[in-house]
Amino acid sequence: MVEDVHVRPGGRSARVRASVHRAVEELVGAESADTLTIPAVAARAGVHPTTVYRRWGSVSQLLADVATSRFSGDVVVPDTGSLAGDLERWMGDVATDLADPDVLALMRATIGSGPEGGCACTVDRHEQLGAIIERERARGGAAPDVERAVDLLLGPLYYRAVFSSRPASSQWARGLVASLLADRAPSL
Amino acid sequence: MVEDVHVRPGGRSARVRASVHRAVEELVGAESADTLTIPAVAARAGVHPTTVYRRWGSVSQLLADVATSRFSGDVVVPDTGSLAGDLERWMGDVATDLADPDVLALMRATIGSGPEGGCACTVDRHEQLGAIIERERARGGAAPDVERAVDLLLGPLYYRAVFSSRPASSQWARGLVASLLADRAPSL
DNA sequence: AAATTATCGCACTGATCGTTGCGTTAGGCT
DNA sequence: AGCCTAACGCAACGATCAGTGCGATAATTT
Repeated sequence: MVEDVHVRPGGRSARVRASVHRAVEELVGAESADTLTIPAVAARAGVHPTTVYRRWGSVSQLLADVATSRFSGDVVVPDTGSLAGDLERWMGDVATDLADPDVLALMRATIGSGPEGGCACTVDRHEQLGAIIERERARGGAAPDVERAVDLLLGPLYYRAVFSSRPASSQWARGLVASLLADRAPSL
Repeated sequence: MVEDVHVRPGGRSARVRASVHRAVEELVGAESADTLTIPAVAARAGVHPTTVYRRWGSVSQLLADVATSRFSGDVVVPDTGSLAGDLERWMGDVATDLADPDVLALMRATIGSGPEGGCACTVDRHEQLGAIIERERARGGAAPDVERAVDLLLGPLYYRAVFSSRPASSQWARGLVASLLADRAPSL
């Protein structure tokens, strides 16, 4: 237990972190996966490699940190008045995000960095989806369970993003909502 | 055009390729992604690093080759007499394959190696699914189109494999077939 | 069986990675 | 404003990666 150690996350530390994160996002989008190294990130961020080694330890840990930061944030879920409207709006936004080549590059690099890589990319999306479904329930409406919604909405969307060479359109993504809402198969 | 160059894929070349592929599969399953390097693979395979550099060039290209080889093969699709039966059997097999930690590790490494990494992992599954659907059509039955089947069957399955820390059960995977066959939403 | 030459291994070299000790800078507390 | 010390940078070093020229092995053809 190191509760008497006082970290200093302000000022220079915060600037270092921001520039390192930006450097990672720029490098994964611009170059081959093989070239993402700590010295390359440090050079691009304008900091010393030792600083990056000491702070993050390895490319895997750095990518997990960047992905967690990039793929999360304040939950801004739409409120159109209906579950279908909310989900369609949200799916369109997620699809637009996943159509960005730089976002996809960061995601691939993070997945490749280890077993927890994929989770780091989607944890926030699960929370957002849960919030949408919770709101519909609060409105008194019937809503599928979150797990089923993740499977039938995020499943096909992220599959196309990672496993195919053609990104999904927002229109196609919104169309998945109809499948989910029509889904009557037992959820195992 | 190098049509007068005669490659020699037999004997020692074939043995080198097999041992390098096996080394890659063993290493991605046992160690961190950062440690998959050409010298490490060569040492494990019992060949010289130069051989691997000259044959495959980079870790990315090596992974693509290994994944394409590992995730493809003769299409053995089940024939239970009904589309539901065929799909349930096939989905159970795919889920069992994806529950293997070593398979998942190879898949993550291949995804992380570049934009075509994901495709290398699933191209054969698409062909198998197409064959199942084509057979149902040949039987005179109605079948969903392949794209929709990929979205609603492989989408959730591969999503869980890559983006969650809990692997899908064969039973759950088979349950997706009911969703697909009940799907009446317009396919965009 | 012999010839041709693709493929592999060895030795070597330059480049890069990854870590450590220690001094400098500056965040946060009093 | 001053103090304490976390965080950063620098220099150095050992380890490893990545690539090349050339000889050895062996796949394939004749």
